Amino acid sequence: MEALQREIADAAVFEDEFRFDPEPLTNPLAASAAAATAETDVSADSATSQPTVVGVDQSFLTNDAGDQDRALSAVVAMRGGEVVERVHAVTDLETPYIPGLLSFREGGAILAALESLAVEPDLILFDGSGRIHFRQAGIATHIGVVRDVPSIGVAKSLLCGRLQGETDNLSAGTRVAIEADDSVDAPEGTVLGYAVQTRQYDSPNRYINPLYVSPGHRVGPETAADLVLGLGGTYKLPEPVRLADQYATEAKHEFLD
DNA sequence: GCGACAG
DNA sequence: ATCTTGTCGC
Repeated sequence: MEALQREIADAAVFEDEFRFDPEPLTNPLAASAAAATAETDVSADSATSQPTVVGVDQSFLTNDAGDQDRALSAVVAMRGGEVVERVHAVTDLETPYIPGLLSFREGGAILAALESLAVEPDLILFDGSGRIHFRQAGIATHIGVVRDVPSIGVAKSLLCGRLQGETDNLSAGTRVAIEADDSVDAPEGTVLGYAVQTRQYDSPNRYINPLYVSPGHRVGPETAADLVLGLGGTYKLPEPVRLADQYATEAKHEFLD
């Protein structure tokens, strides 16, 4: 498995190499301008239209014995701020959770769900790391390379790497670089991603933890951070991922029949 | 042996 | 990931 991850990492592109225009997603003004255009100009073609951004998240189902035996992957596709499609898939679990090998546990369900998706993703956001991984092949990188689709890893906690500064009480919109340390299969100092503060309390006493954003495939670290900030809504997680998260728990309960 | 560890 | 009430603060 580790050998496969090294191959995945070798095939991965940790720099911008996507076709869509990131402006409408990164710049609020461009976004509203594009939205206005979309409403009034029915002839907007694919070159002008918003990219399809997909959020992916998993939940788990338990058997009669109470053990987690199946993974449910929820996929939510959005365009211009609107949900255009939602699909989910359930597959049997074969691997236990082992830090660094998450893609082998959840990858099957994710790929199954993505295959049933009708729209073509321009960008996929995953709940988990991308390049911030011992062998630079977190789940976002793994799936991104397998599907050869631009992808970004959005994790709620740090797997490895060294923060280049304090992340306590960062202001919303700011970031702190995360560099490779000796636990990572990359030259020391390589920028693996960023701790990104998408939301923050207006005033003191308590603070919100940042998200750990890293390139999955065909997206550079700075752009990955920019996109996560641009795709943010009212919550801490970028909207596509938050909705996938919500759908994962929702579909899980519907499964009780 | 010790420490660290996405979801 | 998952199990869950109350509770602190704006």
